[in-house]
Amino acid sequence: VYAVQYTVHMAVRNPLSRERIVDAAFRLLEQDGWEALSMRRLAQELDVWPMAVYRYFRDKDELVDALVDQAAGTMELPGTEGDWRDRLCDVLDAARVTLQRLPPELRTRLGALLVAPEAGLAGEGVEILESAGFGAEQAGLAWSALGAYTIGAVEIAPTDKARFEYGLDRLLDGLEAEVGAVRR
Amino acid sequence: VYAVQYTVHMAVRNPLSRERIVDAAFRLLEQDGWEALSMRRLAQELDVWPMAVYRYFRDKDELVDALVDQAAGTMELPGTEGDWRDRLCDVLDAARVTLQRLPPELRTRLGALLVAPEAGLAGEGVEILESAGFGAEQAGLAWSALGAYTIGAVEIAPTDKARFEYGLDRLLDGLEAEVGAVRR
DNA sequence: ACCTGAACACCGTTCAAGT
DNA sequence: ACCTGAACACCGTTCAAGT
Repeated sequence: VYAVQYTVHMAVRNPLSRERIVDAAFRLLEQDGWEALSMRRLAQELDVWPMAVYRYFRDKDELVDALVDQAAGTMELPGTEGDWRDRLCDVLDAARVTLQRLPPELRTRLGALLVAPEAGLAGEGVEILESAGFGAEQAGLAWSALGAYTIGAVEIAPTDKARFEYGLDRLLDGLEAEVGAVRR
Repeated sequence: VYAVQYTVHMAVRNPLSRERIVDAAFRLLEQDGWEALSMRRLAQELDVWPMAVYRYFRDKDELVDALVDQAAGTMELPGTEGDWRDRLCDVLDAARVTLQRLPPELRTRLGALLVAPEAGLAGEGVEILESAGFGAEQAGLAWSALGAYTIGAVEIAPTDKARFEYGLDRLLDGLEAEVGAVRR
């Protein structure tokens, strides 16, 4: 009886949830950066005692996983127009913009997701490469190369789009030459 | 008088130094990883009280800088044999091996150093590219692209050399085509 | 079911002393 | 000059309670 009443009471005034916690975490990250994201400050932000968050996330690592998933979800996959090169450029530039907004600690983890075949984010890229004439294995290798380049480019110069495009164009030239050679 | 005697005494039995501290830090990193590298555990490792390390490094960040510098110093720059592509492959593979050994937190920082024009590590790469026919500006762009690719490749698959070489070959193909076009 | 509160074993770093 | 020692303001997380 007490339990039910208390639950109703809390639900009315301020129900905690994974979503609210994740939102608060991103707010904290944007305002004060990675080092500000502690379980204790997060709880403070949510006007709750530190341990309340642990009902929703087993530990800090699980919370960070959720942040990475959320960031992966908001990664805009633009429409598929133009030839395979244009489409890859669009997809990779969207990835670049998303990665660029994250602190390095999350960037690394989202980057790994970007190329992991089982994570789903690689699917579209590999498809485009196969439509360009790459076999399944080559498409996987090519996507890894494109992903590696994108992740590294963000790492060394997060905001410099022209540099990014220069290297991407060279890499795509090399890939195009290879797929052309295979076709013949 | 006391000061002098004490100094002599310490110097004889166990003189602390930046070098000894850096060595102990790398030992800690290799054994127990990045999260084990705390100022307190480091002091324990050196059989000294926590604050003793602060005589040699202003704070933890300065110590980490020293670790990155040390890692940069041990980056083997192999002899310059073969054509420009072979030489770039050698230099970048050496970078890959060095980056691969570091925890992600140091990797990012060394990666930035690898492409920073003022850090010295970029010098050899840019030189090789210029010898291949790239102008100064293009050589800088090309080196950035190669560095970005290498850093990203380590990030997503630290130990997979074949993958690394596939993408590197494609990127070098693209760069070669460009320098060929400029020459003509 | 959900949150509180105290506690434990850690951090980096300051400051005032000690030899 | 170099190290000690206590202290401060933080961490993540466990555990036993509270409603």
